[in-house]
Amino acid sequence: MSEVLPLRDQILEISRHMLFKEGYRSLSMRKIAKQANVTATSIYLYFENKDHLLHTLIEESVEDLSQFIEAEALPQTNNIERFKTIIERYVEFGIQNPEEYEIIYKIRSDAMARYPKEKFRKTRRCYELLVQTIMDSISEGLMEVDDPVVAAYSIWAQLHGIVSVVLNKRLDRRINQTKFINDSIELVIQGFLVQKTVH
Amino acid sequence: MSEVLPLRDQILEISRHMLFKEGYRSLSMRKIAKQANVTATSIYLYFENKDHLLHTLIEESVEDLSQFIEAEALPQTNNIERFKTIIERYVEFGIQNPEEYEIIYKIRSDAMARYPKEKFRKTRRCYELLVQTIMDSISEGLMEVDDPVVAAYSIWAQLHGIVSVVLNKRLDRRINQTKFINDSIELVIQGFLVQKTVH
DNA sequence: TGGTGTAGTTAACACTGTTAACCAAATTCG
DNA sequence: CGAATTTGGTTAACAGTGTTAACTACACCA
Repeated sequence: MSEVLPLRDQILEISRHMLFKEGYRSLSMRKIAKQANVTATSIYLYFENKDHLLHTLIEESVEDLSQFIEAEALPQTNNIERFKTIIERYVEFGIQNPEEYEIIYKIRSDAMARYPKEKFRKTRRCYELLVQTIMDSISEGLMEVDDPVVAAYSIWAQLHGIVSVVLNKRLDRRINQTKFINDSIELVIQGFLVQKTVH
Repeated sequence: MSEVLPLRDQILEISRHMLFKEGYRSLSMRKIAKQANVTATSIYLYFENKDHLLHTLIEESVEDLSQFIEAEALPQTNNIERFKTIIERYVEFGIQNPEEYEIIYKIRSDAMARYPKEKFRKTRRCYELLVQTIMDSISEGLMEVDDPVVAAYSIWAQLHGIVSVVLNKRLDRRINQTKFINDSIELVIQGFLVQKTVH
């Protein structure tokens, strides 16, 4: 009954799954091929080499993440709302799509060295969106940060920390997961909102 | 004139250097061995396998990082000072010891899956120190965070983001590096200090 | 009917981590 | 001193890796 996918898509699907289940080190062209009932060399008909295959996986995942965020972080909404939405959706995506999310960050450090620069630019669409949102918030006096670019980068890093601790199940058993997520998000957001201080 | 190191130390030194220069993917036992004028199998006299070699590298680097931080973050100093010091020293270490720092974080995601849990505990000494510092600051009313464990993790993630953007030279050319570092640190710290708000 | 892509194959190369078996020099011990 | 054992390495081999070159069937189209 299951619709037969074109080989190229099969390869991607199998790779993504194997990558998540068995890790990067034990991912081999031959294993992927066997799983697809095909020879290893056939993969080279669709991907220049292993790196390109991985890059494609990253690209796909980043694209999905971007769309997932952009679908809710609409430009017409209030700036602070948009800011919060971006943050919440980012974490939500990571938690709900562990396979895709892990590909973005686990392979990255390794494959990224050989990741072509022009493609890298493309992967930063939602990053740019965050920068823009922060800048808009600043000009409305809702935030006070010295450099939006720096701030945006810090936020990604922080969010990534939150998501990975959950995905890696490194959370202390005494901590409730959803509470951890919500509190952390709150912490990130609060750090950026302007609070009028008494001097 | 150069003092000849024991083979085990030579291997570690060579590995660290090759890892940094050529990346993880192209690090092979045979290459390391050749560089040390020895056969690949000799490495197995000192390390059970490649994973154990990498784990040793991680352990060494984490130990150095811990000591670097602990040397300045003395328990008798003021809590907020200690908090700031930990953060500053972390970033300083990363910037000044890129080879060691990259080993901690670049290999981690890959080798960490097979990293034994009891060793992992050991690598968290300075993490525990940060948690303790935050808890102390809270009980003095200097901070207000819901969960110090979560907060500490968020800080590490954020700091890692800062260090990596500098090390990977992904910094926009218009941004001055030291300004970026100082501003980012300030941003992280400010996010955690209590500001009396007017309601 | 013949030619040209298309989608796959087989065979091979140069490399990888790792193991088993071996060897020679140094050290320990009776 | 001489024998036994440990130390610090070697060579040869295995199974698995990414990748390339050369080949084969098959569909399509003139």
